Amino acid sequence: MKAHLEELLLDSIAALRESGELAIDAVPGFVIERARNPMHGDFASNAALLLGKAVGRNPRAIAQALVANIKPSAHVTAVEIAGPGFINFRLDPSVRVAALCEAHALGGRYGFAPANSQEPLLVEFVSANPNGPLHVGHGRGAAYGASLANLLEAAGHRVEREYYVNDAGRQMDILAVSVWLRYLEQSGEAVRFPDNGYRGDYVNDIAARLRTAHGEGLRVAASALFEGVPADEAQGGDKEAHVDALIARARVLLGDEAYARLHDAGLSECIADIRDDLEGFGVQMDRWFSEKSLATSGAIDRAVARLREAGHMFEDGGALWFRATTFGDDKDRVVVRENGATTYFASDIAYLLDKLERGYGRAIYVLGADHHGYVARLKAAALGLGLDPARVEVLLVQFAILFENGQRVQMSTRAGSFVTLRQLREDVGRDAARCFYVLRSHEQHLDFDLDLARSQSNDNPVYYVQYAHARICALFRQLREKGLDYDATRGEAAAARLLEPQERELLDWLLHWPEALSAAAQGRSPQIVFAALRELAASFHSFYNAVPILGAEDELRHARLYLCEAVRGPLAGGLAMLGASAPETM
RNA sequence: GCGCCCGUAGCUCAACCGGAUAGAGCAUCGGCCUUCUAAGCCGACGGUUGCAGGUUCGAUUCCUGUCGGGCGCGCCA
Repeated sequence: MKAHLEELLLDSIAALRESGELAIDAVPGFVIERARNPMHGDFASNAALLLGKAVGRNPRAIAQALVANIKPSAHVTAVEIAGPGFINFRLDPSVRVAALCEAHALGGRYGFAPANSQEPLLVEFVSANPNGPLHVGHGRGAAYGASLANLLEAAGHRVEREYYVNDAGRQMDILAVSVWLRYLEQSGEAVRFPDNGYRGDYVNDIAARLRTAHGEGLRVAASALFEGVPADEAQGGDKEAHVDALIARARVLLGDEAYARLHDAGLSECIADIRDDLEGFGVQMDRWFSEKSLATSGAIDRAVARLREAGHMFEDGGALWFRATTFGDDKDRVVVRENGATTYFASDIAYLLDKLERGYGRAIYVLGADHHGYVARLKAAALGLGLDPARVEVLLVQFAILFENGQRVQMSTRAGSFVTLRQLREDVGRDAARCFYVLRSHEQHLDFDLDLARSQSNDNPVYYVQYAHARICALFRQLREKGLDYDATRGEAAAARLLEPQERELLDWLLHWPEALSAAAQGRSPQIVFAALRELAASFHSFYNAVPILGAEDELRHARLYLCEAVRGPLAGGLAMLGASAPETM
């Protein structure tokens, strides 16, 4: 509908330009917006105001000229000028009826763009280091990324969901050593656990399974293990040096092959756990992309060579640098260290190149807000590689803070006492967890109220929406029980009788649903979907309380039930998009 | 020190590339269940949009400064 009105205005502007009444070089980017005040009709545009500014003439006069040149449309009954020069449109009632029928016909897919009508996108999200279970901090990225991917799919993009597995770094070696030390403890060796090690219970679990699989095969004497290892932090030394020495000792004592087994056991168990956790959260990845594979496949070498050929690399202090400052980054970045090892950033460049060469229009990165320093670096890398930086889209998700009894819930990762995503899910349930995470804009700090998420009451917005859906389902159960009849064809035929204010409002929300979805997709804002769901549900609850449905006389009953069926679709579709269920009873 | 994000009702947040009277929920107060699920509905109260300037027909929105909060600035990953 917005597009139709925009076309009407653009045609009118074109006519005025042709006749010479309007001398402008370019048409300003005016908006068509839903009128907030019913007095202003259904839609309003500021086109005349902007044109007035562009040519330095009275906006109201321009509005008059515009209105005079607007072609008649079957969908518009009135075009009015108001205030400083707003153009207000009133829609023909048939427009609402048409939206109603479309919603009824399309159900949960109402408002969706045709599949694959837009450029393909890659959405990378979560990508937490696989060295332990996901915690509540990762939950927001997971919920946001998953909902966003669904939303973009609804907007007509082909979307692939990808998890970047950091399987190459030192963190993984620390995990391997942590597992090994727990394994040795369980074998009866007296070992001292490093200050920098991973202390969570899951480390013990992995160690126990390792013992089941390998028996005593990975055991060494504690005395041999600590030979030549410098003091740990608690012993007055340096914890990083201590753990690095332990990693080196483990390699020597176990040999490369056994060490690799240990390393892979930690990695694969953590990934399996994360995958399982995400599935329970309603998040399915299409691909788990290994960081290590970038080195083994030669992707890093290729990316570095490409930057070098383009003249963006230089050597300094024995290291190889990317001249990121050429492209707006605030400092140059090391790519290959003095010792020959590539940096994390080298992997990032190779991964970026790989993504964009795979044929996606854009690579979307969902990252924690603490990664904002990355943005300039990634864009610079894209430019250095000769790629359009607009194809790199970074969405930063601000932190979520858990609140319980009005108090902030403290989390400390090292101590292993953090709240895991799994615990949260079991506590408040998947539906509430998924929705609460995307209740606010991703760029807004989020206070996650555990008590509210748990509460099965009127103040829980998720239940509020689900309740509307359940009520509709209950109506159709009651219909059968009471032996009343309902026929969609008769309902559609009687749709023009839906004239109560609550009915009109409900029709309004159906009319606006597709716009809400496209606005949400465009703004990468699943919270807009939730807000629209809440409006739709509120509108339904009002309607439900205001008028009898099953008790109405025949034709009206058919019409109202038809309306209920049409509303059920977007409710279910919107909830599904956000990863929540649409229950038939509550 | 430099950079990014955020300051809107008592609380948590909206406000559609600058638009008409800044809106919801919670909390508080008052109504509505012998009839379709009260996990619901209807109403009231509540504002110097942190502060000071600027840009213009118009600013919560854009610019400058300032105060307050969060985060980031390694040849770490």
